[in-house]
Amino acid sequence: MIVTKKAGRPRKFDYDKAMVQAMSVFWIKGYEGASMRDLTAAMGITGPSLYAAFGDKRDLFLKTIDHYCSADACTPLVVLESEEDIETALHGFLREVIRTATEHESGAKGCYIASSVAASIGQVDGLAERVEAVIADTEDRLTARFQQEINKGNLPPTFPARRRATLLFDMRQGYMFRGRAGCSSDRMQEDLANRVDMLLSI
Amino acid sequence: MIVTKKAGRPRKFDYDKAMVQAMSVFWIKGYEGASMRDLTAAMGITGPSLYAAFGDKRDLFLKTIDHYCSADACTPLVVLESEEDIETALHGFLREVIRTATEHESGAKGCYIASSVAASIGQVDGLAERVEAVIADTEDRLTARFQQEINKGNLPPTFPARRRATLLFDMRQGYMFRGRAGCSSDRMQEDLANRVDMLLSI
DNA sequence: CCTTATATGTATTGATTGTTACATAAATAT
DNA sequence: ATATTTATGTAACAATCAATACATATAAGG
Repeated sequence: MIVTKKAGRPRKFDYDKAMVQAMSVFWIKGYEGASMRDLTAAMGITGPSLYAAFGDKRDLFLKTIDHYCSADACTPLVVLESEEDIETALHGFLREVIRTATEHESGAKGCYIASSVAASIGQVDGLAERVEAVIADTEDRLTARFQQEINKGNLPPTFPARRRATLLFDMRQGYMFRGRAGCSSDRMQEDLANRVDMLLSI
Repeated sequence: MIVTKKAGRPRKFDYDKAMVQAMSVFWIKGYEGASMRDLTAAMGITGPSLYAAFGDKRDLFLKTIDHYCSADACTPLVVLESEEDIETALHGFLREVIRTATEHESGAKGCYIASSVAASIGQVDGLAERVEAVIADTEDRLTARFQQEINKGNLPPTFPARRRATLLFDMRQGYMFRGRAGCSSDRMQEDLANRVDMLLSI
């Protein structure tokens, strides 16, 4: 990768770090609840710097959504896909979901998309499409993992992979919602093994 | 019930109807996204009338939440509890969930609590407690219905009633989330029978 | 009739909203 | 060295925010 130095005064802040800080503010306060002053304070920059680097409030919001989808929301999926044994994989997926829902840095709880972004779907153009897309993408990856296991003969074809994927996705959303409401990680982990049993016994 | 007429000038608007209109605004725009002008316009009253009848913006918001929990969110539960055959009951419950998620009057989509209220949990005092309470109450009622069926011997004791209830609750949340994102009623109804099978076959 | 109590409409409050001029600072390009 | 380009900090913008003062209107109680 070639780093072509640009002309002009270099920016004093880290672009990605600032954007993650902005995401935390949106996550906790929502789009309308997050003021530009909240954002600049958390990002450690001034208003004009924010506008120059990220565009207006909506542009910044959309950037944080894309970041979440390709980073935070992805870690449970990576576990599911990288773990060979399906039971271990499902266990790891849900464990990671609960972790994300309860102990995200910055104190944000639940799923950024489901709890914060979804609230502004009617207000900000382009949100509904993104949310629907991330749902579809996630379900596709879940389906692929189940299909892979069915092909290997490790899962009964009682229910097609797509159905199992939808079920697992809903479990994810359930945990995320509970996490947003303040439900503790310990309490949610109580029935974790049982959920895995459900997914494998149908 | 004794209607004791109060002294003073009678109000010209319907209290409950105005509150439902306010709920629709909060539902679509979120708490911070809904301005007092949005609210008064939808409710058909002036600012001072709103404050006199409902208190400030937060008070009104909390009232709409209580209303939703005891009305809209309740209709699927009523179907589940009133229908005798468990398969028919589950089918009716989920059908009602999908209907609520997609075709609520006023154009609001999804679950008011999960999509709109949950976004403001960190901002408005008393929200987390209410959300956690309505989750617990709902799961209790779902559990009771499954337990009743287990007691009658119509369901295998493979999984305790509480587990099935949690699963059904998550399915509800999944449908609600998809509805918020714009997923159509028809598309969600495609796998409805399959979900019922899942709940009964585990 | 007069008092009391509650609701309404107008008009406005100070505070906060998102956004931007403007001048200055710090880098590369010629 | 000078020009060009980009970022920064201060300060301010019009617009909108939630909330209220005030005078008026309409009911019941005495």
